[in-house]
Amino acid sequence: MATIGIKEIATLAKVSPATVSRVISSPELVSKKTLNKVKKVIDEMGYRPNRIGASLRTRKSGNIVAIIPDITNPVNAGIIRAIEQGAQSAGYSILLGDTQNLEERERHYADLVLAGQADGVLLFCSRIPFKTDPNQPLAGQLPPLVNGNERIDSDEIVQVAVDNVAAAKAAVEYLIDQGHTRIAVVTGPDDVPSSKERLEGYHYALQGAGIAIDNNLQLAGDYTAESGKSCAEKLLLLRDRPTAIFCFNDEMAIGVMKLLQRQGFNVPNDVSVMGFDDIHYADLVTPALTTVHQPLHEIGSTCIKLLIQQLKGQVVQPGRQFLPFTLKIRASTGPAPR
Amino acid sequence: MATIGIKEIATLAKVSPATVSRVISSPELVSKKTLNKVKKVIDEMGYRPNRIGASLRTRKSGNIVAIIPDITNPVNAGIIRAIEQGAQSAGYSILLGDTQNLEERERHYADLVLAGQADGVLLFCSRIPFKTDPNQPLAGQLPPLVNGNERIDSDEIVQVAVDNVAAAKAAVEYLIDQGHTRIAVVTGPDDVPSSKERLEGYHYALQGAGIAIDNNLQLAGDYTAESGKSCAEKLLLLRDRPTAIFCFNDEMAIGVMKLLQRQGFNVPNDVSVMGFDDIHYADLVTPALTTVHQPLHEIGSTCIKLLIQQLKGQVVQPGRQFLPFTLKIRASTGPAPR
DNA sequence: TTGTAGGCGTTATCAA
DNA sequence: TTGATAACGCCTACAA
Repeated sequence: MATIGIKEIATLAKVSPATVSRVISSPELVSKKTLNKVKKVIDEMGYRPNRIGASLRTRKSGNIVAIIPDITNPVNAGIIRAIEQGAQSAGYSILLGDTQNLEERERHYADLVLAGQADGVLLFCSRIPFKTDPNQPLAGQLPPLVNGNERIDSDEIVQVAVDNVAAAKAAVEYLIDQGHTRIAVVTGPDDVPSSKERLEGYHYALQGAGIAIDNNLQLAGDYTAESGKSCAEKLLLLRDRPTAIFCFNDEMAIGVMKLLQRQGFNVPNDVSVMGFDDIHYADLVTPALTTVHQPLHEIGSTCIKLLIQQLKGQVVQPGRQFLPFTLKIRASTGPAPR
Repeated sequence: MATIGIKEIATLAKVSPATVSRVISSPELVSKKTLNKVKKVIDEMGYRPNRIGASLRTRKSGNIVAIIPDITNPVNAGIIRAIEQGAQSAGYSILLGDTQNLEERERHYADLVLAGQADGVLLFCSRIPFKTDPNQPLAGQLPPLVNGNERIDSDEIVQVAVDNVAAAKAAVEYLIDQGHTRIAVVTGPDDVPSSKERLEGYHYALQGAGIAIDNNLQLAGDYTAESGKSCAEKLLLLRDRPTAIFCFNDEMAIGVMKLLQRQGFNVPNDVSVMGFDDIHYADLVTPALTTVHQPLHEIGSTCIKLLIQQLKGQVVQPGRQFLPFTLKIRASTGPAPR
């Protein structure tokens, strides 16, 4: 197909290329009459403006790169779906940067911005994948960027998430209300900021109730169901078993339940299990999982909204923005056995 | 930041812009000495070539658009992850086109190719989102394109999937082997080609075993757990209940199990339940779901491989390419009750 | 092996 | 309201 461009359209419509360009990008500057004339030719020829040409000139790609540890995680998938919607309706496209949690790949995708292939970054991990000078303020060294769902230790960055401390605290307080005092946690990996925050919340709740912290009841998993199972095994080996287990994601909670059931324990009569995230399958598992609901759609749409505001040149207040969590009480928790 | 380009580097390295360009894109054409000299300057300046400029010139964006009905579906997420890996290691980026099954959005994302923003399309739905002249052969009217996991009725298109007919047939034959004769199916929506194929497989298996087809045992769901539940309800209302239920995806199978259990039925002692897909949670549900395993990673990597071959100008044989499925026998199926 | 020069398709500036 | 013209950043004949 002989490439057809703005010039050909201009010739056919007997106007200048500039006018055709205006018809495409700022039709309000063109008279009704020429507008229609040009539009007709565009239609007849099935002409599509070449975005690359425009990008080169405007220095705007119209793309946003989303850097995500794992698209296979339902939490991330839910967020991404919302992002994609927000982006599309603002005329942006999403470049998918699934990084498998590898720093190298995070940088690779961040580089797309430096190469002009993307105008901004949505970040869902806890590292900043750009070279920065620590002596300078961060602002000015970074492209438009929003961090979602995971904490970065800087108040110069726009961040959107649930208040993990408060959420975990609320979850544990609920268990305490149910009469539990031996409450175990299965955390995420030690170096994950959001996991640290949830652990804090757990501690606050225990302290608030005057329950001593028992390090034997704190186990680190890696957010997989398998790790949930092995942590549950360790907990069952304890002389004084917990009556409730709070897992820092649903996946591990499901693993914990699986193992408990396999060993003949009844959830929740013998042991209560609580998750975090409220993924779709939390409600489909048996017993249905009590968990902390994260507003995935809202997280995603807020992230993309704040990024687009930046891309439009609006000033966005940096710092963390908390979205409301809710406790989803289902069937996997109950009163402590006596 | 004053935009730094190939010219600035050239000046600093005391070579011509052409040489800098060669250093970037075809270093084998440059002498070792100048190569190092230029590379050093590039490094020192932290220069990143602008991809848009190159794209305009080469008419290649380096992007591939993946058109997917729903990224939230674990099947799609698994495929996409493999695609992303294959794309990245070949130097391509993935533009995410989550369409919510809307034809309008499919076209929107397909348009990215026409706008030069993407070089090829990965399609995971059953519509061709391009205007084509039905009187002409398809080939030549379409950009580089691979269809995955869903059937398009044309042998001019490169397609990658599991053999749905054979897979469904194998699944039902397994149930027949277990002594079941009243085997119900919960299909996908009527207009989904892969669902039709699975239904065919079901019919073949029954015919092969001399079991009459009973239309009361064929219910259409919409691939949600909810629809699985309501189909299960209808099946329980039947005078002659099925002893096995084959669902065309795991999600519905999980819904079916949930409802059966709620009504006091034991799975698999009273009713066997079989799924399709083998999503991650199939193994985490209770009882663990027997299902047809789809090789998601292989589907994704094959799709991207075939597309990249096309993009490199290699000729790819059109037509369907089948990837091997396997039966994953777990705990939700058993012998027919007597 | 390197340099010169033109152009990819669009938009922005300026003048008409 | 429209048109002429010069970029945007890079690549690639072609010439040296």
